[in-house]
Amino acid sequence: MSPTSGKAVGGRRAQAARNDEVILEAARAVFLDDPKAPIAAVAERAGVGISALYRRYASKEDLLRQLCHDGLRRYVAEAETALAEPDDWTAFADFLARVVDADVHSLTVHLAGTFTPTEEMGRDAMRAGEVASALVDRAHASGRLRPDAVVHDLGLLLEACAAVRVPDPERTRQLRRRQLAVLLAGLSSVPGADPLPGPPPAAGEFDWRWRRRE
Amino acid sequence: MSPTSGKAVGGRRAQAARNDEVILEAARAVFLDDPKAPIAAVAERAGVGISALYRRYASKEDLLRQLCHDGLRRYVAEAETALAEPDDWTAFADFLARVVDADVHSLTVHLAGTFTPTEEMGRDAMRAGEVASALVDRAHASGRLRPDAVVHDLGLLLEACAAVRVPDPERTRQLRRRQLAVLLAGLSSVPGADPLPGPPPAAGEFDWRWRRRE
DNA sequence: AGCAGAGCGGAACGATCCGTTCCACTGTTA
DNA sequence: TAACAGTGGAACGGATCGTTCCGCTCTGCT
Repeated sequence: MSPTSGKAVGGRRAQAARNDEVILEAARAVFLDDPKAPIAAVAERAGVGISALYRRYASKEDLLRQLCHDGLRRYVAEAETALAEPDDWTAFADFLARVVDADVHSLTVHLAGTFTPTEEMGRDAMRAGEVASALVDRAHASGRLRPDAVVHDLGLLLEACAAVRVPDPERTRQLRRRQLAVLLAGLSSVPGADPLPGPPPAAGEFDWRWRRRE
Repeated sequence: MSPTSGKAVGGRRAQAARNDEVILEAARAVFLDDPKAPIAAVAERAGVGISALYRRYASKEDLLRQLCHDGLRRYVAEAETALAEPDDWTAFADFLARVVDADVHSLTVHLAGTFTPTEEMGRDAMRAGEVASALVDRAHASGRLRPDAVVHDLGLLLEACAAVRVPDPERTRQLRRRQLAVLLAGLSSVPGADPLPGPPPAAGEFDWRWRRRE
């Protein structure tokens, strides 16, 4: 904890270690704002040169993959946290709120197709599907989730919230929360409500972004 | 109506007239799918050469402006049609369904910033705001729209539906209808429901895409 | 019949843009 | 003080894309 523990704080090593964080944070901010942003934009935002980036990541694709994988892990982590919440509906709603706030969807889905995924990502994605299903099952069990809602409606919901975007990040968060509130109200059980139309979203329908461009 | 009225159907003039339509349709399809698509993609989709495009539009910006303006006019036209519907809530819901089906939002908002708007577009945009307000007012009057919903919530709603996109257009339409159903359910009056959070979306908050890039 | 030109296809051009490499420089560490 | 990890940023090469231009075709008119 002491600031003088280890090597000097102002030292080259420490600076490099700090840059690790700064660069990742800058990359997250930049690619969240524009998934096709040039790498130079990340360097500029981080206040470092391009070399500092290429020392850490072999290529742009590498950086994007890392970012996306982090987002995926965050998703799973939030879901597991939610599973610990005793109230079924609260677990469901709070999970969505946290995932929307963290903009996990932009980190994962919107970055898809820009890199070839690793096997570990495939496993994590599968795990993500499992925990999401568990949360939806519990929400159904609580009786507060309308019976015709399915797991993959979450994909639509997250896409809808991620689509809300204004220049100011804090305002974006507020508007997304509002959008989420409307969607959750719409997904709540109401006796005698019309059923949701159309074949519900199915398993493979949102994977198309991941398929390799030809 | 007779196929031999005017000049020959197979004539050069007729072919050119037909190309007008084909090109516009192709442009709509292509830019709907990818707002940043190259102009060559439009020509390819239309099955014509690039010259056929440049004979009709002075530049890409011109074509985009035309497309966007068409979308705006469509929006106003659908709204005016809806105003003729006697039932307040049906007018509101059907209007949204038609606008979502036509993907008007992708034609207008998503193309913004790629061209400098004309004054006439400004006037049409204002008109669009007016008719939308009228529809929302009537929906409020019907008592079926939750009291804390405001006109600019429509912006969020349309953005949410436009964000749903899968490779197959017909399936996209189905999923958007489902999304719209959830959102409309969420915007319906339910006695004792929690109020929507945060400051509601306001007038100028979605105009930022239109502001000139510096 | 014959010609002027509208309409067109698509190669070529020039302007960006962007990922990546490379080299000179700096402060640190041993 | 010598070696070097870490860095900034110019420069390179490839790709993309809007636009222009030239040669061809076929029509509509005389």
